Amino acid sequence: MQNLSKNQQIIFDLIDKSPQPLKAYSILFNVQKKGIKAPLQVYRALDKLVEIGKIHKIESRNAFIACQNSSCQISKATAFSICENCEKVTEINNSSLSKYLTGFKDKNGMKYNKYNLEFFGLCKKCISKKI
Amino acid sequence: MQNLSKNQQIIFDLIDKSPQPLKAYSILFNVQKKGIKAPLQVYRALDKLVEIGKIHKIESRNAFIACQNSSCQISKATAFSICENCEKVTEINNSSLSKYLTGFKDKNGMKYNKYNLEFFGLCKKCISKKI
DNA sequence: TTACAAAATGTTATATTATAACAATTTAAC
DNA sequence: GTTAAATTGTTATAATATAACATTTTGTAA
Repeated sequence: MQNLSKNQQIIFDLIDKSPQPLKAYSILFNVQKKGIKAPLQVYRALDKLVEIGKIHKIESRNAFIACQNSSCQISKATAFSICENCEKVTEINNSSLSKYLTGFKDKNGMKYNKYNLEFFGLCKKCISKKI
Repeated sequence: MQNLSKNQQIIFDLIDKSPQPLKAYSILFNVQKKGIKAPLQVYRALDKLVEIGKIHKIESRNAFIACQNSSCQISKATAFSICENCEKVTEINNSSLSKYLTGFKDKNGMKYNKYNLEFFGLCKKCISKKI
């Protein structure tokens, strides 16, 4: 795999070290000191990073998280758990789940080549805090 | 279940008779002749309709589709197939899938109360057109 | 049948998310 | 070294969504 460009690397590093997903304009704000001044510079890097599977977009949150899989393949089968209280997001890496979904065929005859699954609920911490 | 309010009914009817998901500002444009003039009026009705399960939001498209289940329960377990060529969206109503996902537990200890799944691919028509 | 609370509406302004269009520069492959 | 592809830089603007506040309608219970 090719190396990341300068902007891509800056933005990936920021996302990768963040404990929670980051939004595009929050990324922009955080990288302005590094010379990335315009939204498009951020969105272009994000697009590329998503394309090559280094990050994923959490669609329900319009936010981006680094891929947790060591392999970091192209993002064709993604699943996340999202805490509705603290907004913690975790990538689910479960082979039973991914086998089930990759092999899933509905009666509509569509050929699927990609899926994205988002689970919502309360994480352990928030459950124990009885929030 | 309570009846829909005037704005909610206007907007639901529009979405319900649309063959594809509608975006908020396209809805706004279409209901202006009925006196709904502001984005907020649309978004408030959409929020309510989603809340009571009459419509679903297709997160990856920022668009809204009427619930295909006759029951129209609260939207806690939704799955859709999306054609990446023609953008046709179909709600998947498959009890094996919903059982599997509703019962799914990951090692992270989270308690899920909701999920949303989006499959991407090519629909029958677009496959046969070899697009 | 009034009074009260909850829900819905109307309206203006603004925040947030994302892309168009065009020019210049850098990188990689030959 | 030349060239094509990718990346960057920049301005402007499109598309999606919410804040804040005032008013009206609806449901419900005294």
